[in-house]
Amino acid sequence: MNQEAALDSRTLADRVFEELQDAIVTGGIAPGTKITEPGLAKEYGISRGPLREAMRRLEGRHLVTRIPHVGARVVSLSLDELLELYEVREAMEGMACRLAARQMPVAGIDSLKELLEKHESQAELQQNLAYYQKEGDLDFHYRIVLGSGNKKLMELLCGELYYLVRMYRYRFSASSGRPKRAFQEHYRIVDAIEQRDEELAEMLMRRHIRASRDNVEQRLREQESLPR
Amino acid sequence: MNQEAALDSRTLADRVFEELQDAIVTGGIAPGTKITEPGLAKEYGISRGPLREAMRRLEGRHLVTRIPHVGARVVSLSLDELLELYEVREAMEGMACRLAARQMPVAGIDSLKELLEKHESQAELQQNLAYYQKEGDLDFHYRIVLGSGNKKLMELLCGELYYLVRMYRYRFSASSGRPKRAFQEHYRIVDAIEQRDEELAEMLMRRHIRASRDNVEQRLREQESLPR
DNA sequence: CAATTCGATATTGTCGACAATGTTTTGAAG
DNA sequence: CTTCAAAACATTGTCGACAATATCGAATTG
Repeated sequence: MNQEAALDSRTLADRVFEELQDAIVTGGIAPGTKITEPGLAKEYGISRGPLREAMRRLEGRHLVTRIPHVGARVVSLSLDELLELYEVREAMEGMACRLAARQMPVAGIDSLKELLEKHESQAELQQNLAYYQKEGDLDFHYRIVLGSGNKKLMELLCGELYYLVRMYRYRFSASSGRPKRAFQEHYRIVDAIEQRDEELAEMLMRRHIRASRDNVEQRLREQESLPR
Repeated sequence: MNQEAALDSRTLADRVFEELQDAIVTGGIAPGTKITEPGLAKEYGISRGPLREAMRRLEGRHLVTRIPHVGARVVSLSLDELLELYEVREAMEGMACRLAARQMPVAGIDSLKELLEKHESQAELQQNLAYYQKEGDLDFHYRIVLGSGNKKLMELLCGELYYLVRMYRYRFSASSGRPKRAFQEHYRIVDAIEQRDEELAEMLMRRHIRASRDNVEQRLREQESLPR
């Protein structure tokens, strides 16, 4: 199916792993889809060996669930599980924000402020807030986690949870029907970090994520009761 | 080398995965060890295929690190990384404790109290606090995470982080040179949960883990400067 | 004698084939 | 027509072989 990008130092399994991950996250493969080894192997033009390894890695990232001797399906979060994800994010990103306030280098804080300004100006001229905000918001959170200096936190948030977050941002493009307020919250968070106020920084980040969670819950609950 | 437990519905790869994980966690394979596929395959009496899959899953759990075309090593945490782990635990278990206070079933709380009493009586008669407390403490934390009702939290804490925690409890049996105080803290936490005081429950759990962290840091820093 | 290059060796990466297990279809009986 | 059983099919699990790459050692050269 795809042919380009043939010469690559990485392993076949590595590349297929990333391609599959991307396909799952961006919706190319719908949640709940049953995926079979011969099928994918033929589609990606490789043997079953590397493909199996890629699938095991996906399994490790909880993007596919596997039942021995039966098969594997792309993960599909229920609304409740999605909300659980927000609770985990609240806890971990709250801590990340506290640590960022404690020790994030000034250069990083400045670049964060620049990012926010860029977001705001872009948001003003182009009205397409919804899609833009998607990656913009994630960028913001990404940088703060980075600024925490805690590698384990980065590993878990950026390496595992954010893929799920992005996956469901693509699926129902909810999560940002409140761009204006989200911007304000971002600003206040950066302020707290700049003033090295750990307590406040953590609290604001937690509120920010909780608000986002509540927003998602409200939207999806009504979307859940209407189609009847 | 081992031969028993031959008939098992699980897959070869599944079993080797668990055996390897156990060997790594309990110290049977020392941190930093380079592990090779032919070596392990011969040791466990299986082919390289299933073994590779087991290793990929270990890689997913961050128990081994792999470099393409070079090889894999058992993970080895530095002191700083170990302390980072405590920060992650503080965040996530704090949230777990809050959720447990919000919605843990009364039956679960009662059984928690029983567990504490059992711990205390055992601790009083047998003086071997160190080893005992190891698993006892983990049991306690395990149950609270379970009581949070958040599956993602359980997945991350029980399915990934706790293996690392156990690993380093085996290695240097630090982490509990303060059994008496730890017991008290456990009791207060359960009290807060029973009274459905979310705020207090989270705060006490976070303090508890931070105290444990500080204890480890102090012990290991002196152990780090002496061997000179 | 040190440094470098080249070759030998070992390990990882990939593949196709076969065995074991689940699933589906087909057909016969009630 | 429904239900159950057996056989045909598809998929997963396991294996050994071969190719590609990296590591180690030895020989050669400055």
